[in-house]
Parts: sequence; C-alpha cells; structure tokens
Amino acid sequence: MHNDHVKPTLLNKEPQSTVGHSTYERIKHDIIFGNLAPGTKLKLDGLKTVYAASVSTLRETLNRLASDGFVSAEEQRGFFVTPVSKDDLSEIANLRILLECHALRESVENGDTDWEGDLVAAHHKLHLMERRMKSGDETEKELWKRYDWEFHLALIRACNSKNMLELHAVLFWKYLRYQMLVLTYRGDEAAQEHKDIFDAALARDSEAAARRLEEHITNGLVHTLDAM
Amino acid sequence: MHNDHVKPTLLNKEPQSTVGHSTYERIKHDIIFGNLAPGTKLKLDGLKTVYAASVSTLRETLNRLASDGFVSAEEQRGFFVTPVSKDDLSEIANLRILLECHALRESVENGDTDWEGDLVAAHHKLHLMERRMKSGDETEKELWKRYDWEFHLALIRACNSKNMLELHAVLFWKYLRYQMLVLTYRGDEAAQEHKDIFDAALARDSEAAARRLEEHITNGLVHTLDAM
DNA sequence: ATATCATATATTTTCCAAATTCAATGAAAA
DNA sequence: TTTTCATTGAATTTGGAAAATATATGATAT
Repeated sequence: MHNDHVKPTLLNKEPQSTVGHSTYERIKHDIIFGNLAPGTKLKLDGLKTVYAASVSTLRETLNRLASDGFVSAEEQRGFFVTPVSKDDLSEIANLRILLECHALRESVENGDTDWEGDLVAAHHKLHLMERRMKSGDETEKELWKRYDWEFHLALIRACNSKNMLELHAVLFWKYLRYQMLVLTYRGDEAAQEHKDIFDAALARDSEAAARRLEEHITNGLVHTLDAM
Repeated sequence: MHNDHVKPTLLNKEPQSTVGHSTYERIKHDIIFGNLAPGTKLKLDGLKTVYAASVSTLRETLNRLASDGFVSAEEQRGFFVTPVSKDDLSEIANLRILLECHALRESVENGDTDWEGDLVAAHHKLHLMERRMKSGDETEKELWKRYDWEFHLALIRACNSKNMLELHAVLFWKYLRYQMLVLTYRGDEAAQEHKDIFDAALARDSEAAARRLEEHITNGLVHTLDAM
C-alpha cells in the first residue's frame, strides 16, 4: 500500500469516474465475463435502460469497444458483441505467445529490485487464491482471474515498452473471454506452470521462463479449444 | 479491377460513408500526415467548424482514435493529439519487427498463387513509384506511402491471422506518422531493401525474407531517430 | 407459390442545448 | 509578496429529440 496519506485534493486524479468511463468498464466486463453473449445485438434503446446512460454516451462507449475488438460495428446497422470462433481463439493465443514471451525475456533481463518485489507479491497473492480454488471454493472466479492477470502483468512489466503492455492487455482480456466462455478450468496444472515460470523469472533465466510461458499458454489454448 | 459489373444495389455495401466514418478517416489522416501536430489540443468547438460535424459525432471519432492510440484522452479535460517521442518511436519499430517478421515467415510459407500474384503487382506499383520519386518528383508522397503500405501488407497477407493484420495495420500507421514528421527520406536504400525482401519472399526463403525485413525496419528507425 | 413493390415500424445516426466540470482572473487575508 | 478563496468564462460531458436509414409487413402482380 503506497498511496495512503496523500492530500485528498492534490493527487486524487483518477476516481473522477464519468458516466462514459464507468459504462465502458461495465460493458467490457459484461462481454468478457459472458453476461453479454457473443453475437448479441447491442440495441441502443435496450442498453439505455440497462446501463442508465444516454445514446451519445453509449455510442462513445461502443465505438471504443469496437476499436478494441470486443464489439463489432456495422455501418448503419448497429453494434454486436464480437462473435467467437476457434480460429479467432487460436490467433489470439498465438499473438499472446509472440508478444508476451518477447516481453518476458526483456523484462527478466532488465527488471530491477522493485520489479522482483512486485512479482513476488503478485505470485504470492495468486498462489493463495489458487489454493482456495483447489479446495473447492469457486465463488470468486473473477478475483482469481484478476490475480492471474496481475501476475502475468508483473512478469512483463519491466519490458520497457508502454506500447507492448497496452497491446498485451487487450490480448489478455480477449483470451480471458474464451476461458470464461467454456467454464471449465484446469486449476492445478496452471498453478504449477505459474510456479515454474515464476521460478525461472526470479532465477533470471529468461529463455527458460519464455519457454515455460509458451507452454503455459499453449496448454491453456488446447484445453479451451477442446472445451468449445 | 475485379468488381466492375456488379449490381449496384446488391454488393455495394461499403461506400455508405456516414459522417462519423469519414471524419474518423479525415482526422486520422490529418494526424498521421502532420496536419494536426503532436500535442495539439483538440477542442470540440474548433473541430466542429473544421470537420463540419457535431460534438457527439466528433466525440465518437475521438474515442475511437483514442483506443487506437492516435489521440490521448484525459478524463474531463478533453482530447489531444498523442505526443511523439524517440522512446515511443523505438517501441513501435520494435513491435513492428516482432509482429511483421513473424507474419512474414508464416505468409511466405503458406502463401498460395493468388498471394504471389498480388505481391508481384504490389511490388511493381511500388517500384514504379520509387523511380518517379528518385527522379525528383516528390509531389505525391502520400500516394507513394500508400503503395509502400500496400506492399508491406501484401507480404504478410497470407499469414492467416486477421488479428495479426489488424494489429500490424495500427503499428504501421503509427510508424508512418514519425516518417512524415521528419520530412527526410531515404528513397534509394529503401527501394533496394524492398526489392531484396521481395526476391526472398518469391523464392520462398522465409528466414532470409524476415532477416531482410528486420534490417529494413531497423534502418528506417535509425534514419528517423537521427532526423528527430 | 414466388417475386416485387409500397407502406409502416424500428433502429441508427446526427445535431443541439442543458448540466457539469475545469481553468483563469482578480480580490481579500496572512 | 504569497496564499487562499470566490467569481467568471470556457470546455467537456450528458441527455434527448429530429433526421436518415434499415427492417418488417402486407398487398399486388407474375
């Protein structure tokens, strides 16, 4: 916890949640976690009542999501939740491998002490959560996936490329939608793979870390494809 | 010319240019080609008169461009043309190398006869243009860059990944903005490099093609960095 | 029956104006 | 002089209503 005793008026720049920003987050969340099924027509009137926002605000939101790829926009025919397909999933997984493994190598080679500290913390939190999941407590899948995300982010954070991190984030969440879609998990194996990657990263063995990360993603891909 | 004698009402789905779509293209173009300088504040009232569109339409456009990364949006403080920096340029170039070289290898290994044909055509058009540029005719830089783009796209088009092509397109245009910014060109060397890549691709030597492409992008990066 | 066309309904696209928030200016107090 | 506070003006954000377009329905003709 860094930012505790800050002057409330000076450094608090983020929580100014506008309607636009919060509906963006909400719709994105609903797409990723399956509340809005792939292919669903997103009629403005309907969304207006559900998300309590005006047409203008909703159109801004949907346009942003369309650029991200979570929503498909057809000129003069409205917006749809982007459909899913095995091909699309494979493409996303392969791009994730390409980008995330490269970023991981860079990160492992450049990461400083702060990076190591954050990584240890992230893995610890994920590890605790994975043990809870293992003992049958599946009530907090979303929290689990947040820790999963924060771990993978911590791994590559020291890659020194803002552009890389932005691209990777979009890929990660697109990939997550597929995981959420099939509703079948491989907690144990994934947990072990996380540990293996973590160990290699701390040992500063960038090649081993990248190799294990590629396996990790590939295994997840196969698992998800099988379940589709 | 493929689509000549088509029933005008049936297959003509694209040219339904809405105001939103065309202002998106225009503003994006103006950012890439420098008519809107990096850092410029994009005030809605101002844009309204220039682009002849309403505030709502403009906000949709700017939100899309913000997701693409051409515009920076600060909550409750409006929109700006995304600033430039040497670091950002390096990041973009490195990402382009990572993605485009990978896509090229895939494409060279999978491309069919149609791909080869399109590639030959694209290179021929680019080559003609490069000769015109060499002889001092710098009147049509934009057309030249379009052919450049179409050549690079033709190279990787057979990579079998829609997601890859979309990501690559954004990177290419971001990279192009920097080239346009410095206004100094290295026509001759680039032309030779294009030819070398082209030859390797046609010879189905994916590794050589990828190696030459990486050099091509690296050389361009160094050249642009020097000019900044 | 099938196809074609006109009408009516639904939906998207666009514009405008009210509401909110930020930035600049200047006055009053320390 | 410096800081603080209130006021004014400018810009963004939001909502809602008019215009343009697409979809559905039904009638007419082939």
